[in-house]
Formats: sequence, C-alpha cells, structure tokens
Amino acid sequence: MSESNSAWLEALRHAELFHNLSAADLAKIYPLARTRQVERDAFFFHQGDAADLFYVLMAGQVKLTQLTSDGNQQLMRLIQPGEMFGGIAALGNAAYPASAQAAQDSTALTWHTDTILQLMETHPRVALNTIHHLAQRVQELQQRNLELATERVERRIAHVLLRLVRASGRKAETGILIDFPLSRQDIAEMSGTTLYTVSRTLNAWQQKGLVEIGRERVLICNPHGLVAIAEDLTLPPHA
Amino acid sequence: MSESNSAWLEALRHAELFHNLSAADLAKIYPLARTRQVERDAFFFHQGDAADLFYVLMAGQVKLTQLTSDGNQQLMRLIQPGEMFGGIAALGNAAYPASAQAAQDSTALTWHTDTILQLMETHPRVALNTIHHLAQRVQELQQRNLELATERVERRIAHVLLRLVRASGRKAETGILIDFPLSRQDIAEMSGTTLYTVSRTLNAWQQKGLVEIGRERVLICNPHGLVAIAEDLTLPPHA
DNA sequence: CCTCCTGTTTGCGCTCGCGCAAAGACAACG
DNA sequence: CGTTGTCTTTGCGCGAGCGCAAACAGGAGG
Repeated sequence: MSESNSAWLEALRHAELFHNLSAADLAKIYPLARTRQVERDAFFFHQGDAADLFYVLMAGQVKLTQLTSDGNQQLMRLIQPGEMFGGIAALGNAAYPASAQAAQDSTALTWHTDTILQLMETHPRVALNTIHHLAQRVQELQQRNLELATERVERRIAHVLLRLVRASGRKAETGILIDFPLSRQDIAEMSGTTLYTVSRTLNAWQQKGLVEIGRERVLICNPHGLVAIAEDLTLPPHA
Repeated sequence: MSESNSAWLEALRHAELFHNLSAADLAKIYPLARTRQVERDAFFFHQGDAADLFYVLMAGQVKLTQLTSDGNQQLMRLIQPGEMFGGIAALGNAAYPASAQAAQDSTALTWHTDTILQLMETHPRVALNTIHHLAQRVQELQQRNLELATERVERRIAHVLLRLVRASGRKAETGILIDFPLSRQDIAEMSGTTLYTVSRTLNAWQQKGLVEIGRERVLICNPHGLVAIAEDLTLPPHA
C-alpha cells in the first residue's frame, strides 16, 4: 500500500506479459489483479498446491525450486521484477510443479487463471506475449538440457554463473557482483552437481583470479575467463 | 497427392493446434497451408536455417535433434502425426534451434510464420491451443532437466524408454514394441549418456527378462519392472 | 552365397566427481 | 563477548560411467 496505484500501473506496462497494450486496456486489466506481499524466505506457493493464481512479480526476487521424489531439489529459475511466474501450471496443469520462495521481500500482482484465460481471448496481444515468453522458456530449457547432457561439471557451473550475471549482475569495484544471496548449494542445484564440487571449483577459480567468493556471495572478476571455460576455449587463441 | 483434401482436413481437426475450431474456420485455415513430403532420413529443416515455416506433421515420424558446438548431438524429441514442430523458432527466434529429420517417409502441412501469427490474432482459440501446448512442453523439459541433474544413468534410460512407449508403443506378442527404428546411439542421446553404457544396460535388462533387444529395436517385456527402476523402487513392496 | 556397411557388444583402464566426515569461518543473537 | 546455527572448506576413498579398441552380428545388394 506504500506505493500508489498509478506506480504499479506504470510498472505493469513494462511487464513482458503486457507489452504493446494500450493504456486503456491496461487500465481495465489492472483492477482485476490483487496485490500480494511476502517476506524474505516465505513462499508464494508450494509445489503441488492447486494452481489458481497467475503471478507477475513487481518487486523483489523469487526462487522457483522443484523437488524430486527422492528428496533432491533443483533451483529452476530466478524471477526478476516484471516477469510472470506460476503460469505454466495455470495454463496447463492443475497444480504448481514448483515452489516459489521469496529471496528478498517481494510483491507480486495476481490474477485468477480464469481471468487470465479470458483476457487472452479478448486481448490477442496478451496471448501472443505469453506465447513469445513460453517459446523463449522452451529454448532456454532445451539449452540447459543440452548442457546437462553433454557438458562437464566445470563448464556447467560457468554457464550458471554467466546466466546469473545476465539476470542480476551489478557492477562493482573489482568486477560484477551477483546481486543475490547465493549459496554453494544453490549453485549446485542449478548446475546439477553437489555443493562440494561447487566449493572446490569456485576456490580453484579464485586462485586463478577469475572470481572472488564469500558467504552466499559471488563476484566475477574476469568474465572473459569464465566464458572461456563455458565455451571450452581450452587454450586462448592469443597464446 | 494420394490422399484427398478432405482427408487432410479431417486429420487437421485432430491436430492439437486446431482443437475446438469450427469446421468453417478450419476450412479457411487449411487452404493457407502447403503440403511438404520428405523421404526417410531426409530433413524438413536444419538447425540454423531461417525459421519461416511452421509445421504440423500429418503422416510419418520426425526426429528433432540438436547439435552442440563441440560436435555432440542430442535427440530432443519425436514428433508424431498431429503434432506441430518448428514452432519455437517461428514464434520466438529467427532460426531453427534444431534439425528435423524424417524417421519414416513423412508428410507435413506448413504455414508461413506470418500467417500463423495472424491466425492467432484472429482466432484466439489457436493461440490458446498453442499456449497449452507450450506450457506442456515446458513442463516436460523441466522434468527431463530434473532427471538429468539428479538421476543416475540407469534410471534415466528407463525413463526414456517409458516415454517412448507412451509416444509410440505398439502391443506385440511378448510385450510392447517401440515402433520406431531406434539405435543405441539414439537412446544415448535422449538420456544423456553414451551408446556403450546404453548397450551394457539394455543387455543387463535383457538378462533379467525386462526387455528384448535387436538391431535398432527394443521390445519391453516387463513394463512394471522398468517403472520400478525409473522410480527407484529398490525392492518391490510386495516381497 | 559372399561382401560390405552399419550398428552392436564387450574388455579394460582410467578419470571425474560424488559424498562422508570433520574442521573451519562467518553472522546473528542473547 | 561467548554461543549457536548455518554455510563453507578440505581430506580421502571409491565407484559410476566414459571411451578407446577390437571383435562381432545381421541386413542389403550384388
């Protein structure tokens, strides 16, 4: 409630889902939403919950995690402000396939899935934006699949870090900081390995001056070096 | 040309993309398509080609494969009649992210991407069907991701076979045949391992009577046994 | 019927990376 | 300012699965 309606409305215009919508349409869509705030570490929803709401993140950051039957966990993706989440379930399934946990105090707008489906019928633009978003997701997932299936651990970790830099990198004194509380465990879950291997790898990289690490903190000092590892440029061409 | 137009039109009604469309709409959409036939082992398109066409498979079977920069390959998915393919690129990107190779002599209908986008605007039903399809794809991919990241090779292979059974299993005398020329290499690419390991695993399973294997051929004799491996029921509960 | 080609099997050694266990470091809190 | 809990590091051993090399089918075509 601290922010005015019109501020939210302005933010909505920048949400991928509502790109290229007229101000009039936005003004009609916005009141259909409810605001939902959640503190750090609290959940918007849990894996398996009935999927009746569709979310667009307005502020904060959200982790989407998935649990395997045998107690293993994977960090699927990080939601940034402006992105939608909870949509896969709402549009396909009946239950959320993942849990959404706030990594920071977060605020999201929610619509009922019925409302969203109606919106899509009456506003083709919204449907097309959704399709665009989903197509991109599919491609990203295929990419990750390929990595998991064919690449060694070190390269996968490098890819994960680079992806995180792109998503939430912030320039700092001596490099790019991943602006996010990020444990070794988190990185392990994103790259399909164990926290031990992540720890060892990051320390080796620190030796080489590629990164600078701390508790739940990673700073990339030499992005090019990381790219070289990710793309397997075994020996830099300049030698 | 051997099949009449009305036969194709009838088949179209069953394509996921055109579910719940009126006969009138279908009759308008169908003439916008072109037919494209391709012999076994030939390609509909190659990875990297400009993505100007959108496909719906009418007959045959198509393999979608993706190449890594270091020469590795992965078999992404198998297209069955009625399914769309080439859509991710058409809806998001400019280039096909994978190659489409016919596993049998195959026929597909094609639309220009522009045409499809227009269709989606004028027929929300088509857009919603697409969204539904994409949402499902995303979920499947997330599932495979999780498997690749957390499961051992044997379980992954089991999952792949079960998925193939679901997609193109045909009842036979002594079990369910995967009705498809399927090499060890193919299985390896789908489960993120090597043809050697696949060969060893399948032979071990044959010993136990779970499967029966031949050249590019897999017959599942004991589906329950496979499920047990896939779900890691280390000891069957009935013992 | 023999030959070729492509797919498959199998032996063998080796490496990557897992994962326990235990110690170390950092932040928060009383 | 110690205590506690969480996160991280590191030693160590081991096992899964990779991947070369070479032998082995089995179907197609002459």
